Amino acid sequence: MLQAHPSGGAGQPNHAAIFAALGDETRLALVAKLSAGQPYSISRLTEGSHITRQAVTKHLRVLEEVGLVRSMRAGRESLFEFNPEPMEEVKEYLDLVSKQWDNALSRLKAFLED
Amino acid sequence: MLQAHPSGGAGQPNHAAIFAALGDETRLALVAKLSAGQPYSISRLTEGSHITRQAVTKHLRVLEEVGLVRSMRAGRESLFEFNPEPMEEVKEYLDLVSKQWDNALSRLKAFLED
DNA sequence: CTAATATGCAATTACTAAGTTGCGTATTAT
DNA sequence: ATAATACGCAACTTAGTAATTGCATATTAG
Repeated sequence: MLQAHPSGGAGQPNHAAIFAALGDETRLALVAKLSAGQPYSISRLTEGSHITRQAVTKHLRVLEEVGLVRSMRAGRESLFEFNPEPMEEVKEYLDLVSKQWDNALSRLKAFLED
Repeated sequence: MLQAHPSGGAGQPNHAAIFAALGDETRLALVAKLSAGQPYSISRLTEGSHITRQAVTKHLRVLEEVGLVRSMRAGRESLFEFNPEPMEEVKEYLDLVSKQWDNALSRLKAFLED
């Protein structure tokens, strides 16, 4: 059977945690904005949002914990940039699940044609 | 900018909701089991689990709400089967994000080489 | 028919997450 | 130096989620 990764320290892919981080409209919007390439400060990311800076900050920390974004201090502001690795990680996982499903269908088809 | 889908009724892909449904170890395990092809009853899915049947039922309902599984009643048992469409949906979305990121890097590279 | 199996519904508990507010501190601009 | 900007920390409220328990109902097996 397809087995979920045991969850682990940094670098080890915790698929569920990554999905959970993406499972929020606000965070999904942040990822979309940051994946455009440019790093943004927290204030910048809060602009045009209906929620407070603190709320945005919390969401960014969630994204950072699973590695979807990285942050660096630049003077008085803290810049966030997108990091693609966790996303590739879950894409591979979803491909595995899809592949398992396709194989199952193929076997069923072969069985029925026999 | 990459814009999240406005969230909508059935069929309309609510990416965040699908990610949220996948963002739980238990549900991820259920999806993995069901993607092997065979439909399972709730009791069957509860077997070998540390949580109760009711808990499993609730997780299945969450998965069903975003369309990742479908259920049908068969006599006294209710069978759940995997449905790949929402998964394909989010895979496409992740590809879009990845592509946006890659394009951004390409532009940066081109700019630096100029 | 009766017992065992499989499920559904409802109430409850404990925990987590989203969001806010207030306040303090560091950094930059005038 | 002072004011404005950008941020971090902590307490708190509210709402949602995971999971349990108890009980009722439908279905199948003996």
